[in-house]
Amino acid sequence: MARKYWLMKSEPDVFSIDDLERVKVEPWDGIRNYQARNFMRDDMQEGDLALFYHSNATPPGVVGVMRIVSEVKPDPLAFDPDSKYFDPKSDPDNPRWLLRDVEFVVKAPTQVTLNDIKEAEGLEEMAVIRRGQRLSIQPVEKEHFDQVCKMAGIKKKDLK
DNA sequence: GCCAACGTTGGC
DNA sequence: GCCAACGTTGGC
Repeated sequence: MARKYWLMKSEPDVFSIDDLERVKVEPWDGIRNYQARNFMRDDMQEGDLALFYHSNATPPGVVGVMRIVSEVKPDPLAFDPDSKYFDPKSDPDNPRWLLRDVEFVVKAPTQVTLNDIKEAEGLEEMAVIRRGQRLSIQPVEKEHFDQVCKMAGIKKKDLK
């Protein structure tokens, strides 16, 4: 049973909902923002559900749901000099950057665009539409999660 | 490609 | 610890 709800952004050119559907489970790497990392480390739990959000897309919006399926663990890209996410200051004995594995749950029959969220009654407080909000991992209220799923045509049984 | 809004870095 | 310069995010 999921206890918390999240919204996690990815650029579809880099990693899309279709990519996740294909690989089923993916390490959510490349998080290089302390606030997002802290959410992953401190507040996320295995079994939590997350809205998969396409950023830098046309149009941007929620395209599916995934599940957190691992403990928090070091992000190996931080130690790979060839990666754009390499961080020479990250100590292997005390890794600065972390990730969790996510698992595909369901693709939204209907995408809920950023504009849909802005116009929806009841979603005014969602962080993703707050001005200047750039966090790639953000908590979502259960009520908001449920409403977005409903708008996306995702049924409760799809979230099993 | 532009640019507003943030976050980070580093000199002092 | 301040803050200017720089880098990044992400909508448009």
